[in-house]
Amino acid sequence: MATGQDEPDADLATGLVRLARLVQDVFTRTAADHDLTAAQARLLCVLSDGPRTMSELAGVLGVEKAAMTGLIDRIERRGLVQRTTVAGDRRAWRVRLTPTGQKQALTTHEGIIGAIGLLVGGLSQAQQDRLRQAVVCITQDHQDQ
Amino acid sequence: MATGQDEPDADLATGLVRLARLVQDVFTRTAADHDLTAAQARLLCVLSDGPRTMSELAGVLGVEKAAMTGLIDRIERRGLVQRTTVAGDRRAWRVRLTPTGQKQALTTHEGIIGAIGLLVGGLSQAQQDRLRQAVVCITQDHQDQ
DNA sequence: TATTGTTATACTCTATAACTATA
DNA sequence: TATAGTTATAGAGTATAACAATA
Repeated sequence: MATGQDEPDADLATGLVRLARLVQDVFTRTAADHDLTAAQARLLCVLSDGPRTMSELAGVLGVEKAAMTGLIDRIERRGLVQRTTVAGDRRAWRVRLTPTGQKQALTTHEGIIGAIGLLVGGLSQAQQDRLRQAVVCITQDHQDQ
Repeated sequence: MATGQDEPDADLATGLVRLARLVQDVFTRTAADHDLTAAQARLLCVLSDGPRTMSELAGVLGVEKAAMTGLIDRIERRGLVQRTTVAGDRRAWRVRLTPTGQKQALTTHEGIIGAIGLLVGGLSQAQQDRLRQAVVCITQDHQDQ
């Protein structure tokens, strides 16, 4: 009761926390259906837009460089990405999807988008449009943080 | 581009994934400001509504019993919750917030709701109302899964 | 027999600090 | 000196499997 969790029309902030968990759970479960952790699915999604260096990935994903090393080590061991050299900087690595990784990224992405889409299937088209607009407003106003 | 991440008016499912991450990041960061992990903040929030047995907590939080043992061990060591016996069933434990834990739960909850509230501050009141309605529809249609 | 909870084990994810190699 | 990345270490969170105590 201190959290207002019982009221069906709880405040917006509480609703957003619940929605975020619901979406995150669907994301994680669908990724698992494709033999990926949530962190791995996010990584493959970023790499779908093109190769990135370790530092770039750490920046985009919001984790430390050292955490990236482990993340890439594990997913590279499975053959989904590979480290390639960077011309002109022998310290750096460029990480790219392998052909297998590209297929995996695509099917996992489709699975996740499809599963999330089911969540909003009960809303009318007009409601979905308004929701989309609101979501765009919020995420654009607070890019990354 | 395969993910449509560049379009400002990306599809609703993609927007929801982004929103969920934004909300989750704010949740995690605010919990950390209060010296709690996200899992611990969630736990305290559930316990704000009253004591629960280990099995109940595992069910509500969607984790295995064995994971609950560790989660409760760590937070009990910090004095925020305590295990008490259950009259009539000597196998079971009832977990409750300590007075310290109650204060911690309250201030953390206020901090999180406040921080999430800032995310929607840019929307008009009418937009917020419509968003709240949509969020309630989605989360009620898919309680827990 | 079924249920409640713990222990043992293993893995992923993450952080911090110290380090190497290169710029 | 500064940057890119790795290694070492530690801890949280999670799962599975085996187990003890009790119902």
